[in-house]
Amino acid sequence: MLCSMPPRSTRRSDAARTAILTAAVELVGEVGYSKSSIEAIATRAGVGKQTIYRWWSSKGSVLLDAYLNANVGGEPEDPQGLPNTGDLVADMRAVLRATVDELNDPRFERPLRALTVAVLEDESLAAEYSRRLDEPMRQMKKERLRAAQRQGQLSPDVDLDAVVDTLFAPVAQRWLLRSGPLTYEYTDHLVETVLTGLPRPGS
Amino acid sequence: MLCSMPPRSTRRSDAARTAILTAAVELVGEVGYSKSSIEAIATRAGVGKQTIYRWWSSKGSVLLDAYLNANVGGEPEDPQGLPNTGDLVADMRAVLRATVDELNDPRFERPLRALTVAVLEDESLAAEYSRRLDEPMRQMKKERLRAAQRQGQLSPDVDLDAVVDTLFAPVAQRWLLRSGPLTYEYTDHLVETVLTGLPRPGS
Amino acid sequence: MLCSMPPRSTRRSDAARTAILTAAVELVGEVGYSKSSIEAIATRAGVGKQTIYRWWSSKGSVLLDAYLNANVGGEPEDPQGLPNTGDLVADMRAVLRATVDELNDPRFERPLRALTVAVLEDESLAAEYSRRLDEPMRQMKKERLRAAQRQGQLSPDVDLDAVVDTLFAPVAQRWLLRSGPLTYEYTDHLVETVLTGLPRPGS
Amino acid sequence: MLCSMPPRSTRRSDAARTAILTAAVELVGEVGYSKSSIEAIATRAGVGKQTIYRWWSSKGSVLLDAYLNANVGGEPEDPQGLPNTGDLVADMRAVLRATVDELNDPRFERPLRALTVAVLEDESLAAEYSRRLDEPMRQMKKERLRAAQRQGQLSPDVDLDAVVDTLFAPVAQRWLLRSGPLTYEYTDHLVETVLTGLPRPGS
DNA sequence: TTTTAAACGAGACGGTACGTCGCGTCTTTAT
DNA sequence: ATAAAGACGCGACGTACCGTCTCGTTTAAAA
Repeated sequence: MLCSMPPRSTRRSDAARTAILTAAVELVGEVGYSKSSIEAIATRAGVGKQTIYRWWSSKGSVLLDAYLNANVGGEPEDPQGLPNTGDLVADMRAVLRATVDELNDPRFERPLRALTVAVLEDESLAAEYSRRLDEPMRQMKKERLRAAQRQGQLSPDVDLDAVVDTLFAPVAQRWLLRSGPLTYEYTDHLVETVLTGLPRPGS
Repeated sequence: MLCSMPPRSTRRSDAARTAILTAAVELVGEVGYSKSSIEAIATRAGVGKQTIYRWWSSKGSVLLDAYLNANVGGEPEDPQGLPNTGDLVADMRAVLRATVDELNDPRFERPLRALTVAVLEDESLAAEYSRRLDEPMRQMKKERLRAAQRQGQLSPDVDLDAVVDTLFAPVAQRWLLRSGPLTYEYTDHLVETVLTGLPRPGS
Repeated sequence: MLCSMPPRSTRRSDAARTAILTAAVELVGEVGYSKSSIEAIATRAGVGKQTIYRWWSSKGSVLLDAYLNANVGGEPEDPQGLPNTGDLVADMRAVLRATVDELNDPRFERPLRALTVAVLEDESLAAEYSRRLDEPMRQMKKERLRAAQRQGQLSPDVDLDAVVDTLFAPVAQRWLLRSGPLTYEYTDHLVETVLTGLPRPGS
Repeated sequence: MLCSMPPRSTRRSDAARTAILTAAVELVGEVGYSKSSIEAIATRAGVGKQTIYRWWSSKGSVLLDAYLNANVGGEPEDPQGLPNTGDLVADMRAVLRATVDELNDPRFERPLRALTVAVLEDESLAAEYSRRLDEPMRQMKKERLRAAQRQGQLSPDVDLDAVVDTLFAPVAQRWLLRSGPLTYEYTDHLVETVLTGLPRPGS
């Protein structure tokens, strides 16, 4: 249902589809995930409830589509990939700074948090999320690291997935659990710690 | 709630309190967070709904207390602190392995995931969670790292918070979003990547 | 509700309507007014609570409709009007005897008492009750008295409303407050006292 | 418990008793019967709930005591009995006028209506009500009629209970069901109709 | 073109759970 | 010893949404 579906089963109203996705992001941005009922989305979209149930299996599904729809043509970062100025550390610093900018912007924060809540509660939505949002982003990040390897800025032996995780998961975690402020200071520090390596005495 | 307040407003039933917390963990373990209604918790605890509403402000609050109550005397790891055999890498490997063991055990996983969902949706619960669960754990971890610094296994200049984050956030993130399997292989790799540092060619 | 309004707002389920009214009379007949919760009516009717709240404003409203519905085509007495054998005294005696029969029959007594309680507590329900139950009955009674006037059995000057009140209110009052047994003896006596007039010595 | 109780069982706080009865009348006068909870009465009286439950069996019982307490030393009319100027018709007219004055005065109306609702729903309270309120009043009325009989204004054969009923029940009924305005006109008319007798043509 | 089948808006329906109020009982604290 | 205070298990309140199910009414394809 969510997947591609180019040969549309029957005549589907694109106006309704758009209205629903827009209403969903807006509503979630205003009142949060759990207070955004399907009824409320339908009402705000000027749509019958059935039209939602016809095309999506859950509120989470709507939210996933809505989030993707809102960031069309370019997932958070640039669609063409991460910046590559030749300086890996500087580039990653910039990317992480851009990430915290987004996560600190309520217009992005609220829907993304809502989507994350939905994902946590629904295993199959999690798979969908992984495939359509997480994986593409991870590929972009790994691509940038691979370039750095080619440029000799990173050992070819390093596990790229591990590097991506150690760079981005701390930010995601701090954002999700609000365990601390999301600042450039924090991310810069993180980049340094991870990419510079942990110095041992006498090394 | 747990903290101080010895002159309780009036006599509170400890039987009811315990029954509620127990029922909450059990129920959440059986049917998940969103299907664990307060009504169901009350019924299973043999308690009136009002008794829950009287002492907790939300399902999330109950869950937090319930989780802490279930792990009394010893938060996930040892209460006395993280193991210290003198070998930092080996010890952290063990700790992370223990962590994935827990996260793979439904008896811990379900309630913790439920609690996390609640925390994501409720800012003030997040603060409570940080203070009572996250921070104490972080202190234990930093304590172990500080010992390593004293033993000369870790540079005294390193930012301990950043190290803790890079070690544990990736695991938490992978668990929460189910973006991959939680294996010893993954965590061992992580420890190595983080604690060994990222080697650069020619270094 | 019964009256007019043929272009119903949207499609209303007549099955639900009937089930609710039936359940209401039954329940009230079994456990009395105050113990007949809306919840219980809904359950017995196999209906959601909201379906009751959607169409009625209070338990009393339901009861009024239910009472009218239960006595369709013939309010307590004959639908065509009160009997007219040509003998006013005999006819009124019969009517009052029929009334006490009903009031002594739990199947009628319980719902009617419930309805009356509701009416006492709710001014606007009282108006509805007056209009739809009390007034029609009063008209029938006055019609019979008017016939008696035409037949020369009753002075044309007499206030028919006052006569109706003096004949029926004592019975209603005795029934409501249970201030005495409702017997033929009592009502016969009443008819005689009222219709024969109060003889004074030497008249 | 309800009955007179002059030999008080134990040391009972008269302050509490008075506070409760006062609070009950006031509350019922302000918000009506069904919204006057026992909790609210207790709170307003500055009394523990248990103190109410200890001495009364139901809200209705409290209300009955409260009503009697409020009208101490003189039930509605004069304690010494109904007025007797020697003119029965004039006196009954005056008594009925006084009655409608009371029933039109919210300070009396509200508590009395509340009490009546309670009586309708509770058979044993009805008995209590009859014995302590209704009967004494009826005796006074019959006493006045008996005096009229002695004075030759009323046939000695007439059934005094029936006369009392036909005079007062219509007013009570009209008040309870709000089936019409309670005016002097109405009661004067009633007195005339009942006491003058129903004239027939040619008598 | 006309037909016709679907998707659509609207919203009623049987339900579940919400968070609150009040019931009548029971226990604790402070006179 | 009695009263205030109020927690307790319980049941009902009236509301919000759930997901399903008709209803007419568009509306755009196939006939």
